[in-house]
Amino acid sequence: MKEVLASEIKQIVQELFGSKAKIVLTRPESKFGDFSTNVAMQLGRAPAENAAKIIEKLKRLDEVAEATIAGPGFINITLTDATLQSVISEVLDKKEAYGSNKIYDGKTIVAEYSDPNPFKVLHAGHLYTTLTGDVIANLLETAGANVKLVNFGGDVGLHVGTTMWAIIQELGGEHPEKLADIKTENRMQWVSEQYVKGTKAFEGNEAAKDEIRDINKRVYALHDTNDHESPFAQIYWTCRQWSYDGFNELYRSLRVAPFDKYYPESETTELGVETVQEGLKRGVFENSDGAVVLKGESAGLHTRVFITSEGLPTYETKDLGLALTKWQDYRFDLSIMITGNDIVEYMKVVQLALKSFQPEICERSKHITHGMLKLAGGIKMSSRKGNALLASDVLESAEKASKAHSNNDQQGTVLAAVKYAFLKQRIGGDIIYDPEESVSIAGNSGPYLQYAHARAMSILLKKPTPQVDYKLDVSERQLVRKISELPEVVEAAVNELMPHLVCTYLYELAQEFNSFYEANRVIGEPREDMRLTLINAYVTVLKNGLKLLGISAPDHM
RNA sequence: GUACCCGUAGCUCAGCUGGAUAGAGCGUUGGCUUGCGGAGCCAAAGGUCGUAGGUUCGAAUCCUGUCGGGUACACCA
Repeated sequence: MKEVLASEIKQIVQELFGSKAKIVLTRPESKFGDFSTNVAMQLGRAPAENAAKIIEKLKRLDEVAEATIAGPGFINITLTDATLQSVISEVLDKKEAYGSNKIYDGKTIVAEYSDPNPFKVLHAGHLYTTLTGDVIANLLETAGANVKLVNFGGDVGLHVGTTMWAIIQELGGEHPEKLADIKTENRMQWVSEQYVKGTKAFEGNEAAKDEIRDINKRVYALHDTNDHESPFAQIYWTCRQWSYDGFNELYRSLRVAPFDKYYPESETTELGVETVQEGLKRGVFENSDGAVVLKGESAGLHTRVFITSEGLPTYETKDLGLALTKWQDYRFDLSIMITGNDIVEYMKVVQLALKSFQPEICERSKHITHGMLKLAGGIKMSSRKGNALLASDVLESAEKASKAHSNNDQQGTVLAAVKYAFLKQRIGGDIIYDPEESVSIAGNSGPYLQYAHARAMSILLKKPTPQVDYKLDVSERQLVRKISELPEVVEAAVNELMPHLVCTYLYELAQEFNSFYEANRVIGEPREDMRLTLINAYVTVLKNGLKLLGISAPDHM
């Protein structure tokens, strides 16, 4: 609808003024009309005269009911009811009213997010990126892409040495058989606790520090020799698997799409190291104090270590290996990585290194970064587990808050609350998460949208829904106008990879419906058939929108 | 110190390809139920868009300075 109108205006402007000005159509307040454009003001002097000429032609278009000039030279356009109304049947026929603009049709896109580390706790940030990544993947699929979901995590590195050290302490030596004593449901938790214990020892105890460093080397060595037999290796592989089991369990409970592939760091290290060594010969990297570094200063960046003076690869090298591995595996058109914004500068250095080997990867990469997740009111964190906010802290706080408003699908409501609370905010800044607000049915929340859906469904479930085509009345028109915005909203969300645009829209849509609902009866009214059709379209759009966000749309609550 | 990000209503946030009277939720105050789910709706009060300049017919939006907050800057990830 929008595109058609835009191209028609473009043609008019070209005929009248010979200008190839880009036509930007916006949605003004409803009192001004359905669309608004400022082209007349872009055409130089006398915007009013320009506008008048354009309006004259605009009025002759079939879709346009009214066109007026307003303010400093805006052209406000009101569509005919017939045109506007066509979205109802479009929505109902397609059942997937996401618009037809498949900008990624046939493209392969690799989306990397979540990225939890085995042998470590899941932080609130992991929760955030998991949920956001899932929605971004949905958006890309909507736009026609073949999306591959991948997950990167550190199964080697100092944190692993730290946890392994504490595990061995806990087991009283390298006794893998003792792991059997730990109950299945406690495994993930237990490993996380060992990490915290090890970290404390590393920070406060020189002897432990040396032992941890030594164990760290043994973990790398175990991969080099493909050791699955030694007691040490058995402990390692068992606990690593426990971590992955725990991650998958979390993803299941969050009802997000499963990952296509895990890339453990141990599997990207070799290629990373080879690449760094080749780069060292070519002068991309240099030796400095026994370490291999990339000096980024000439590019406005900073120096980072790729191989330590102990000869161990750092995260930088593994990330380099990861990028190359993803490229080998998928030959993607686009690679998206979602991480915290504390590593933007770091990532630039890795990209700088990458540029010397596979520049096309850099050209096709997009790094999306988000802020920190905090609990509103500075609610205390699980200090015994370290000083970071954990994924479980967030989920537990939401569950606790939701108990005040219990209903049928408690878990579904909690998920809706958390997901929506995260997603409604533009990606990038810090997020202050307020559990109470998120589960509240009042206000801009996931449960509000679910309720808005259930409420409308309760009407539809009482009557069979015909599909009719009456003339719209004033309040019906308001609702149809909002429904008609869906394709352009989804398009914008896809183009900019901003899920919050969908949230904002759905909230406005639900408000529009609730407002309509309050003022108009449906069942038993002369306009019953028309209104049932309209509500059916509304419910379809709301449900599809929520699905895009990974949020369920229950018929009852 | 250098670089990047962020400063919009009491609080949490939209708005940022420059455009009409800067919007929403929460909170506050006041209304609406012989009604399809009132877990709703309607309304009011509340803002020098951190600040000072610049560009422009027009700036919350672009540019520069400045203040405040956050993050990153060599062997952690």
